[in-house]
Amino acid sequence: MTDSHSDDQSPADRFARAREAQAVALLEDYVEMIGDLIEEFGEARVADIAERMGVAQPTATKAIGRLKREGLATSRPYRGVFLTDKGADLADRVRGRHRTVVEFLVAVGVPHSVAELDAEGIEHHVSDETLAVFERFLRGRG
Amino acid sequence: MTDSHSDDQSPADRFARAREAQAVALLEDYVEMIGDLIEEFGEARVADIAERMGVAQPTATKAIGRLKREGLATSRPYRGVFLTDKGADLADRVRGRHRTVVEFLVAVGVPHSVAELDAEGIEHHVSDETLAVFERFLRGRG
DNA sequence: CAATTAAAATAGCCATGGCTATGCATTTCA
DNA sequence: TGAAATGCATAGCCATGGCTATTTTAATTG
Repeated sequence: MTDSHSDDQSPADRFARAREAQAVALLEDYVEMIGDLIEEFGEARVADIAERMGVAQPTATKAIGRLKREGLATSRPYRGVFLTDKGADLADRVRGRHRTVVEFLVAVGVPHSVAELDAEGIEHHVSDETLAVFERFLRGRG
Repeated sequence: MTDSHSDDQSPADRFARAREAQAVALLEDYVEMIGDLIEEFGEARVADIAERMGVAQPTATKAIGRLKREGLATSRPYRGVFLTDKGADLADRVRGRHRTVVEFLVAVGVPHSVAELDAEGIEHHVSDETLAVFERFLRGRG
């Protein structure tokens, strides 16, 4: 057999994959942020989510609607937004990935504030395989 | 003065930046691809662009319309799509960045085919500053 | 407990980026 | 050179992800 990583993809396949990653990126960001807010304040209100995401309140409401459709969150008006088990799992994974990407960038010499900025976009396109490489790199230098 | 990289950004700012990066990502991909096709075949036809991008032909036509609006490309029906100077410059920068990201990922241990996949999304979110770090890293182990 | 305030939802707009189906124009070639 | 085939454009649909303006509903408080 050939090397398991040598299976080349057409450009079209690669673009399709990047489009797909982009489609889930926003939901991941919301889920992570809701997790953060709950951790910090014990609750995640729509207005706070909107403010942190840098969008208008109805935009956040719409996004939360999508989260609910995807089974990632629930909400009760005037009581905040909550993550389902599935949503909480996703939030954990996203947060871990975010942290790894930032730490990795810092480890190779990117200033921390720049690493935070870049990671916001990068993290959604890093495969599990690449993430594992980043982690190995970080462990390898203690 | 304080360190030039310590100016912290709010989450909202970071997300806004990532959204902006995403907005230009698609145009960058098209411009790069058109440059590739012209280099390979001497011309970039709408149908070929669509096929390589993995989208339907009218989707490519629409995107090319945006490129024209942005002053990045011109086209003559049945004669193909051409890059303006501005478009060619952008294509060069995008191609260079793509190459650097792939090479960097490979250098830290990511299998090449995975690096290609991940780079497709990552490249649009790598700042000039981070790119410079990647290049330094590559030179440092030349 | 009613009035006010604040929070969220709704309505309705826009651009982007997909799609299919269809129409038109150009090239090609019999 | 005219018919067929090809290439591209157009029309029109859908979902997403923004926005503002407005309405509804809940919480707070005089």
